Amino acid sequence: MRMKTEVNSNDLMSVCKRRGFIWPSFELYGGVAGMYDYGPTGFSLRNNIVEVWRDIYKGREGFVEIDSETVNPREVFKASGHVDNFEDLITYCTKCQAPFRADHLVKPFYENADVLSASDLEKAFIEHGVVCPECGGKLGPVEEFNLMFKTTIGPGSARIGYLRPETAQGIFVNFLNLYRYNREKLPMGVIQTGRGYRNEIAPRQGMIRMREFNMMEVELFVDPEDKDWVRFKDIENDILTLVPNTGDETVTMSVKEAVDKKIIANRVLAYFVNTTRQLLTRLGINPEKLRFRQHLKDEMAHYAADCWDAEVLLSYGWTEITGIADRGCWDLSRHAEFSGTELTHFKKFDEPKEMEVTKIIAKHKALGPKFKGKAKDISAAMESKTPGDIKNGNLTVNIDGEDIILTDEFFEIATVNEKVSGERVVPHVIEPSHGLDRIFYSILEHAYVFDEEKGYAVLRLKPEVAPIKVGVFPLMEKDGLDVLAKQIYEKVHTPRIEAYYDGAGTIGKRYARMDEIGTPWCITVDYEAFEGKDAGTVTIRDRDSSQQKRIPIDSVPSVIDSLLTGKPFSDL
RNA sequence: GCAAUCGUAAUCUAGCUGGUUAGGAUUCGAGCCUUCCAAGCUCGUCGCCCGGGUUCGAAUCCCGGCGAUUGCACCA
Repeated sequence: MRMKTEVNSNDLMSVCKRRGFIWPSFELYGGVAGMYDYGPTGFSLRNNIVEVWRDIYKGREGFVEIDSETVNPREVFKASGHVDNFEDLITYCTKCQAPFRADHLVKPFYENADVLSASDLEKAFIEHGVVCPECGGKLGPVEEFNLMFKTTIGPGSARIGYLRPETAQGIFVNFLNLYRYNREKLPMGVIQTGRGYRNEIAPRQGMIRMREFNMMEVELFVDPEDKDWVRFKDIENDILTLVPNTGDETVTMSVKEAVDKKIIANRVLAYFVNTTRQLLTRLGINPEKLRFRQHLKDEMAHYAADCWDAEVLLSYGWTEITGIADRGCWDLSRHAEFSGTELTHFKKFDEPKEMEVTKIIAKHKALGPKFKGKAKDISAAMESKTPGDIKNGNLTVNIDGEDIILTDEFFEIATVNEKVSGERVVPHVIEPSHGLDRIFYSILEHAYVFDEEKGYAVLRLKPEVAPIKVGVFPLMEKDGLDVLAKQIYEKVHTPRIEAYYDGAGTIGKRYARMDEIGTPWCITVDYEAFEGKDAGTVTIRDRDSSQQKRIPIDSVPSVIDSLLTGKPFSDL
């Protein structure tokens, strides 16, 4: 069989559009770059991808799933760092129009150029004589550009909101709810699918960089001192293809070896790198076109402590489709700081410990007469301080914005024995974050083959993700063949197994149509179903080999079922 | 956002030195035919990206917008 497996993304997009996988959004009105709608087959494929992901994280790992808002108040992204980190200060050359990151231009003159404001930068251009590096022209005003879509919440413009650039924050801001729900235990895994939004300057490469995109995000909260995973030993000998950030070379080694050699930071991160490999290959990503690349130190996101990208080889080159990051305690610490609420895990000691603690004890007798009504607040504030906070014998507390300086007539330092049953720790977060649209597109590229003998494209989708599982045809739409075929269709078509009845045109055309949308099997009712030695049977055709076998009519649903659960066609 | 190239039906494409009923192929639909891999025949549906300008007349020339591809920049 002559097969062409190289993909031209235009050919693939043609098939996708014609066969209802994806459509450029708002084409009726000229289209909008970086936005796509999913058609019936595409949405079905996408849902199947999500189901496999769910099966692994919710099923095997026992994580819980939530759904949170896409519009978030500004505070959330102020805390997460997105407001500042997503906002670039841009300037354009007044002569050649070339755009530049304003802070990059003054980097040589400042230790920390990225803290400068727009007006600081404009002054800095004049002060240091900075001109356009391209043509020497004068630089224009410095403008803000934020990659987040901005909106307002409620009438007026009182409250600023942003469309979320990632779903993760919805999990972090619900940490306490989730933690209670999880009966205050770690590790705690939470998953969420949903849309994210980034106002890309120049969306390119089709579905690879979209302005509105779908994510499947996993946030795993772990004890910072216990970065292991229960099922690690089950997979420690699985083989990973890695590109560590120490060089450019690709290495293959077992998960265990990668951890032992400290290439991957810890066992839990390594486990989920491997889980990502399992997920992607199960979905139909070609294992030979899959690798995990470690982020370079300077490439790491503002929140990441270590990060590995799953990259697949597409017609566009190696493309990131999933990131597995150790976000450390960044997000929870920041939200704790900005919200003023403690977001910690109470880690119980095996045995309560007797500890000697030196602490500040407020002298209420002295405080009361002097501070009257404020005394209660002051004493509470004092006791939350430690002896280390005493400066020059005085202790300063802040009550309602007012600094109150207290001399040692108001407190004493005492050493007491306390029973401590545990400590509070900020959990670390392991985050496998999947770009659903990119995975979707990668699956299509890796499934696409052009069958030169047949003269049309075939999508060799894994049965588990194929939008339609089985086509049901009468050889001719007459002589009762159609009646029987419709009966069979009614039996196999269920909410879980999508079947497709087609009686029009020639049989070859109907097979071709199913091949093109990746339907793995077709049932055909022919005349032998009614007479001769094969009476009571129909044929089942395999997409990838075009082979056919005869199976009893009554067994059709169970045969499809067993094929779907992995039985090879050749074993029928 | 800049530059270059491009934009004709669901898809692929001819026409684009201004005047065509805008041509073909595939797909799609109806029918005939047909006993397993896009067969054949008949009929049919659907199109010049949008807006302005030049002109007696614009798919065709000019300008702007939108979209696509590529390069630059950007991609936390």
